[in-house]
Amino acid sequence: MRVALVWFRQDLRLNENPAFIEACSEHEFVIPLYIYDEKNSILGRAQAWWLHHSLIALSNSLNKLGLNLVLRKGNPLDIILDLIKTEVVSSVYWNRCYDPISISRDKNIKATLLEQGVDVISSNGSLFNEPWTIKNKNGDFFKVFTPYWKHCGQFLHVPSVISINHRPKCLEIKSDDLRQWNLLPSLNWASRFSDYWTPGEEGAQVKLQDFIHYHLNGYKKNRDFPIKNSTSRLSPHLHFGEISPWTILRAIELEKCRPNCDLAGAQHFLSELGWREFSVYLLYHFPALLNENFRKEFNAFPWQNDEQLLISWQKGLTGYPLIDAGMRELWATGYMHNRVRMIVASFLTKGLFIDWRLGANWFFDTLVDADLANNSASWQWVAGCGADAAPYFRIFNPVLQSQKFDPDGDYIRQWVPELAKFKGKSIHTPWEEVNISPSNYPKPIINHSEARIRALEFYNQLKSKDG
DNA sequence: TGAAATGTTGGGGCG
DNA sequence: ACGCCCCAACATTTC
Repeated sequence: MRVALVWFRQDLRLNENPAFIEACSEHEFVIPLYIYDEKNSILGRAQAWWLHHSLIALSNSLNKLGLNLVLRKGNPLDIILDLIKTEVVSSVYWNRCYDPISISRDKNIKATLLEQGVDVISSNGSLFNEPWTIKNKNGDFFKVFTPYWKHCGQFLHVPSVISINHRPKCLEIKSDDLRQWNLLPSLNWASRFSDYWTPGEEGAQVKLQDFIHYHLNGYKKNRDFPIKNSTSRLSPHLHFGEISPWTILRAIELEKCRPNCDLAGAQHFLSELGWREFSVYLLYHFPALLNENFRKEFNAFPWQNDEQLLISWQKGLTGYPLIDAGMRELWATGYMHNRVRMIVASFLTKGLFIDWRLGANWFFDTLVDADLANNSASWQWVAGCGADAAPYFRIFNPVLQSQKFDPDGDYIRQWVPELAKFKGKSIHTPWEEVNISPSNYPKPIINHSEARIRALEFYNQLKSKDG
């Protein structure tokens, strides 16, 4: 029982990583492994950029402990079986993943390893409550967020920090060269991402401390204003497991003990972690969430899926300043502010009548925080077909939202340089300005108020069909 | 984690 | 002074 294998997946950290820490405490030798399953992995281009840098960060952290990260490309089961044979591994550790593809993969691997007499120890490394532990009074899964989160609250306590008690020993094992995996996008698109992001554990800690010191106070109000950058931006770090939700919870609870802490802000921020878990929870209990409407009556929805309109949306050339600012922020940084995500998603589904799945695909490809569960659940939420969703008739008006949440137009001006000469309030409706010609900036590709009426008509049809 | 339509109220102008 | 109208301003309803 001397050699343990730690299979890193969506837990690219050493701190508060139960699989890694337990393996270190129980075994003399530890092999840290990351597998790139090119054929079966679902990886957006922005995420691939992140993964590349996160693996470098993880590898550096392991080196400081005297360990080498082993990189392998291919089928996980084959790779693990090969290592077990050549390195005489007695136990395999990992932290659980919760999407349907990973679940079936892991089940199969676990069964095969157990047959071969190898111990498999899986842990919870990313959720306050694992999906199967939370049920409502009927024994069914929650479909509404508020009661779900309220129910989770009773189990939400801060555990003590876990850490390794001795340095494990390293085995010399051949590893792929990360550069050969070609994770970095070929066009120079993602080269600017590093201006905004530092993948890896240290980057995550900086984001957390920065958020707590500068943005937790007033979070509830400020979080809706994209120019204020008041959101935590921890989402990509959480997606890759570079920070444990327990670490975040502990830091917030500590902050709550300080005088003058904005308790409402803290509670609201924690509820955002709740939404993250709720998405994972929904996907676990309804695996079809990735492709199918949660609410079946939406299956009859007459999406139009106009290719040109979709491209205009993707490129940020819709003629609606706030929409375009958001889509360009996404392209430039691999991220979009949450408020703006809701608005562009509402615009795509209810304004352009394009299927939420096409929007979800684009987000999945271009967001550094793209997460199967969160992406699908959130798109369905906006489109109205999801669990506890915004009603279909709740349609965002891109101009009103712009006036409300970017009143001075600073966010728009930051991402849409063509509109720089529009001073003051005129920036929300550039097409109404006769005296200024917006160089190269398009006129609105749709009339929003007409689109709204059309959307509501279809909504009424849905309702009557439903009975 | 909407927006628009519709309803209600109350102050001020004015005959 | 009074009633009437107008119309913000706010509240409620509807999609």
